[in-house]
Amino acid sequence: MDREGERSSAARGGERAPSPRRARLTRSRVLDAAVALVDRDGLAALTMRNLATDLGVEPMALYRYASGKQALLDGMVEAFCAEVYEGLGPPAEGAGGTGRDWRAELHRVAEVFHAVADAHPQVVPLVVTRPLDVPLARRPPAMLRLNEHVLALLDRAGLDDHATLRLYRAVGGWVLGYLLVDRRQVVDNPDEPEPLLRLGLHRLPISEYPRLRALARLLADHDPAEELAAGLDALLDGLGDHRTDD
Amino acid sequence: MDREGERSSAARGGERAPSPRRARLTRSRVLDAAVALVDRDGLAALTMRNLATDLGVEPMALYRYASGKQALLDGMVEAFCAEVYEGLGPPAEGAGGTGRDWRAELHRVAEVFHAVADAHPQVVPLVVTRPLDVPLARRPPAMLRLNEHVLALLDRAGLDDHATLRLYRAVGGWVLGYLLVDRRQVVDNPDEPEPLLRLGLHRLPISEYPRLRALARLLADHDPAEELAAGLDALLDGLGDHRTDD
DNA sequence: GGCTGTAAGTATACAACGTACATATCAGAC
DNA sequence: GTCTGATATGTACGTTGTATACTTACAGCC
Repeated sequence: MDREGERSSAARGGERAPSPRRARLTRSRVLDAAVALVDRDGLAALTMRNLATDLGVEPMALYRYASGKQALLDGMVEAFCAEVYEGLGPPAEGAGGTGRDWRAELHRVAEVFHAVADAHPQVVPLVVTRPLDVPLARRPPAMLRLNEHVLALLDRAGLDDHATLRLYRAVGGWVLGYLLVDRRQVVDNPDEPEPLLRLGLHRLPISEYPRLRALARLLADHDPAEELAAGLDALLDGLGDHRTDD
Repeated sequence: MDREGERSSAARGGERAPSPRRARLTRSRVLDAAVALVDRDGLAALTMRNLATDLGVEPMALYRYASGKQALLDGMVEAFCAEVYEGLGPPAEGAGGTGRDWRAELHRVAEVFHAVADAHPQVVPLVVTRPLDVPLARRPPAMLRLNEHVLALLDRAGLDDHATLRLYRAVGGWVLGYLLVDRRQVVDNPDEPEPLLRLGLHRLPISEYPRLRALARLLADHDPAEELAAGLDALLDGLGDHRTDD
């Protein structure tokens, strides 16, 4: 799809597999395999060698599609964002400015983002962490397109630039932050039937952490999608009518 | 904390120097050194060997104070949280229930958190990431005490348990999320005088990212503390009076 | 003093990792 | 066929985390 798709020689009638043994390597094949590997075995298991074996290839072959391990990690963020972007489906702004549903669209972006995070929980650390190191203009296109999309939606609110960016940062922060908090491990020993031991609450002295101990068992008992949406609305409402007294 | 001048006992050869006595190692000395190292040289430079040399010690000595590298990273989060907690100063709830300033206290927590993040930017990835892997009950005491403190503050709002936890997650998410978004790299080439090149905007085709390009130069132009506070208020206002129709 | 048990730090060694560099293999244009 | 560039392999090296075994420092007792 992008400028570097695979070369299609399909126009010819004889579609002979390019290689009888294995399909040619591709950047997206490498990245997808990396995500799959991490989904399966965790981030720590992502080594060049493991990834290479998964692809039936020697480790050094990967360096043609990602210039190093760091670049590979960035590539996984790219794959993640691409999945979000595609998950959004048709641009939906379709024919000429359906003016007022920008808020619903924003909610959809947040929803899909969290859904993809659900599909690839182990990739989340990368998604939240890598943009701290790579400057805006060098982020993967998929991520930039997502950003642009959000800005386009906010544009329909008819705010001035500063207010728009204010909301932009708020939306991004909330989506990422809620993702992080909602995904924190609360269960200590999953096989334990007794809730108190399952959560490991015996480690929390009642005298020091009374409320934490009392509420911990309720921590996971909520509707993430609803809460995500409610927070988003709260931010849009509360920050939308900012006083420009600066 | 014990602070003692350390000397490298470089002189060998059978001479017994009168004062080659190094300060004893300590868990907090190790963790502080780790944070200092990362602040100075970045996360990638944090190796057991580098840390050991900084402390004037052999690498294996560290394993008595942190059972491995992962544990060391967790320890740094611990140090971070401790710094936040101490930065809060006196408990301030002082004499018997000063009822209504819980919101102001919450704002202070958020403020201090961000201030500490400012002091140790390179530790932030760990702070947001580690809790995804370590279950609640195994988190460092400093972090738990912070959590307990926030819960205690929210308690004063007089909500039921579900609403309290709702706000609890929202506050945590917002503080972390805004931290992340606000700290994302936007500058590409810091030494470039021309803003367009400094941000690397020439990499963003106008046709594909019109708004991103137009607004990027304003992205860093805002008051983080004010925005953090405003978002916090928006969430507290918008989520405080939820309808319990679940 | 000297002896001794325990904690603190050292010394050595090793498997696994990322990756530089040189080589082999293959698809298509001539 | 041969040539040529892109693609994948093979080998090798320096670093990393850490297991294991050893040495030193010191407290308490005689």
